[in-house]
Amino acid sequence: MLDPRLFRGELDNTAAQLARRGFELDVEAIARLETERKAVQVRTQELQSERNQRSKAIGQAKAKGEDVQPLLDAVADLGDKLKQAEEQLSALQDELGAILMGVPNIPDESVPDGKSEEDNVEVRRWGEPAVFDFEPLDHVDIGQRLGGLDFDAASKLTGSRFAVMSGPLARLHRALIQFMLDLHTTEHGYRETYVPYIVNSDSLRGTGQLPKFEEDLFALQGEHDYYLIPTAEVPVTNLVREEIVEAAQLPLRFAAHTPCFRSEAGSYGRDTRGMIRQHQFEKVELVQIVHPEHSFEALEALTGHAEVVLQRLGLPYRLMNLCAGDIGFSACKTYDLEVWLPGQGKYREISSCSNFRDFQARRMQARWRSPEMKKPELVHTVNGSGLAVGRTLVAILENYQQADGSVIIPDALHPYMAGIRVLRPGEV
RNA sequence: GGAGGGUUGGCUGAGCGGUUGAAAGCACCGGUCUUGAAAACCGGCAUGGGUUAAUAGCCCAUCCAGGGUUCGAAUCCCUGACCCUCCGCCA
Repeated sequence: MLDPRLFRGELDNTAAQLARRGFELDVEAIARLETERKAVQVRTQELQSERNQRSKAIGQAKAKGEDVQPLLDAVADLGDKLKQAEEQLSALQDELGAILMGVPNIPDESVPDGKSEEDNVEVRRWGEPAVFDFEPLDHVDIGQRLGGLDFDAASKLTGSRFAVMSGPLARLHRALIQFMLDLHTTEHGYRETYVPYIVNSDSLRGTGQLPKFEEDLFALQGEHDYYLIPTAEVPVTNLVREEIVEAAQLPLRFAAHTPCFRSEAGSYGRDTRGMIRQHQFEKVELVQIVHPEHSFEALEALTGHAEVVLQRLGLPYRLMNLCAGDIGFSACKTYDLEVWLPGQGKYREISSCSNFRDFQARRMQARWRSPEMKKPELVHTVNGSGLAVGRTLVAILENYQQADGSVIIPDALHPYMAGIRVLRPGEV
């Protein structure tokens, strides 16, 4: 959520900055509602003030044993007027609030102009895509030859966009999770965190998935308004919702492995093959709760932590600075890490690292106590995938494939693979 | 699933329907004292919003949430959420 004060003092400027990301702010409607709100609020508060004074006078008169009937008569019609004003005010505030909750974050200055992913700017590359002396397969075909990757079984169990893994391949998948968590907790200073995979709507509002993106979520049936998490960002970031963190505790750094559940509504026909886009996938998420002045440094650092995973696994990638039209609703700046996939002959997103500034913090009322300031201030939140596990598995299969259909396990995963160094067809 | 108890400021914890936005303690901030620190003493210290040049005043709201009763609600009534205890069930 943006600072509501931007809707008052800097409406046009705010609209201009939002236009950069293709969001059209209804300046006229907001200005009109604001003017009305102001008038109604002042009037409501005047009436409340009058009621308070008169009620106090009645109490004092009663204490002295005076006759209060004349005073009671004098306030007879105040109640109705006040009630009417209060209802009008709350309707206006609801309307403004609904608009405000649907407004995305303002892109940072360092975010390039642009409409779509075509306009994203490459920041750097790491690693050289391997040159194969045979036609590299994609992970579906590799999995087919190896065995242990079964989409048909998953579609029988559930439906499309799920996968069943088994044997050494399933172990490799698990090894990736352990490797990533170990790396971030022992070398990058994150605290391992286990969280619920089901959250309530307040949490989803806090990080920005609700109210606007309900269709992307799996909602649970039943008496509670519960949802499956689309990312660990939701439960982990909401740890500080309605909390005041002491200055000395900042920054907070959390690393969590969770499954993620996404309805993928609106992505019909895209990435239907393989496990690039699934309804259920594992991810190791990095979340930082930071001092407002340090969020951009934190974004750089966190992105670097995600990059280390790719480097240790020897997977070539590039870092993209997303353009204003391509960054997510809550983010003010986002870096995507794109891993090289020989089977597709393209770089594909494997991590997305964003700075949200105070956008999520304001929705969550997540604050910190500054020694200099009397009042608690909003923290900044930063997060990123470190990494998406399923896509990392895909990248390993495709980058480490051999002509005979086997796949070499990168050294960094050896401690987790119980002696398996190579996945071979028939042995998997 | 059954039966009880609870939810008050950063924390602990008082609060008769009427100057209670809220006692007290802790924590924190400032000061006195001290070579310095501690202790002691003095003072300050909730959050959100409106108005405003103002982080000054003034005003409004907020004691889990939402309704209700009342001139007036932290206090009374209803509904819900969450927490705790006991019983039952259960990995």
